[in-house]
Amino acid sequence: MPRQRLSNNPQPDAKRRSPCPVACALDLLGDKWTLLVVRDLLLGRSRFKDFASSPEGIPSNILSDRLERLLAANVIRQKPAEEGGKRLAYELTEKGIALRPMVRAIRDWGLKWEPGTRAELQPVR
Amino acid sequence: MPRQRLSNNPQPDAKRRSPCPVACALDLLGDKWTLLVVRDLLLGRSRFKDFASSPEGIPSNILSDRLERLLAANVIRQKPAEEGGKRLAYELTEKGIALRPMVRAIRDWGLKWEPGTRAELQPVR
DNA sequence: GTATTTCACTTGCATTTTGCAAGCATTGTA
DNA sequence: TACAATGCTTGCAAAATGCAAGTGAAATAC
Repeated sequence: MPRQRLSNNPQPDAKRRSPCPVACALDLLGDKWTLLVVRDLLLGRSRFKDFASSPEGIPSNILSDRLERLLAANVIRQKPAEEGGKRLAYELTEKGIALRPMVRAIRDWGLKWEPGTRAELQPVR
Repeated sequence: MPRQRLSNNPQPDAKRRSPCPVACALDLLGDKWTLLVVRDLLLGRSRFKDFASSPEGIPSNILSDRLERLLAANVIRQKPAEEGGKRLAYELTEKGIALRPMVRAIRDWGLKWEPGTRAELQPVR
């Protein structure tokens, strides 16, 4: 049997705090790490080691957990890292790509109001 | 002495995880509750009881903590709840009002991708 | 003026999440 | 075949969260 990778078992929607779209989005994305992974994906990074080596230093167990949750929510999917290779990489789904305006809004606010921040070498397109 | 209210002592910028504006914004806003308070403020709510009675049911100790952090970050400020009254309310500063595009982006994503969500009676203008 | 209720919190404590370090089985490379 | 890199998992201490129950000042009712 091939080694088990992070599973993608979409769960039925967990109980929501409210029908508010903001609250609902925050149930998935509202923490210190998840949107940094999305940021990395938007910047073109795709592999576990890439996310793990971002300057913020996400712990590997947290990264595993967040990838699992993003898979379950269909924000990302797995793909082979290279043609023919067996290693896996991650990419944004349409639902994930749709997060770009959100990440851009966060980036723009940070740039304007948090002194000393600067945009990535690769801007979030 | 008047009773002590939540203090507004802006701290020198804590150590940052990275100079990335997204990471920096998430250090302040990246959790399940903070942006819901901002949402309520954008919807015109201004008092502790208003935030506490939103449908998500934020625990009062968490609400206290989040108001304190937003005060310290100059995202909100205190004002008297009514003319002449001694009770306090909260309002967004310019820095806080600048969060509107971010909250709107989150709301729009939630509306589009999380089935069953619906916008507030009072839309986020 | 006094009693009562509301408001804006605080406190204590159990539960959950986070963070760090170490370990480990595959996969790729020399 | 050895060795290193990758993509995780595990164990555990520390921090954050969530719930319930206070608490004292301010507003309201009587």
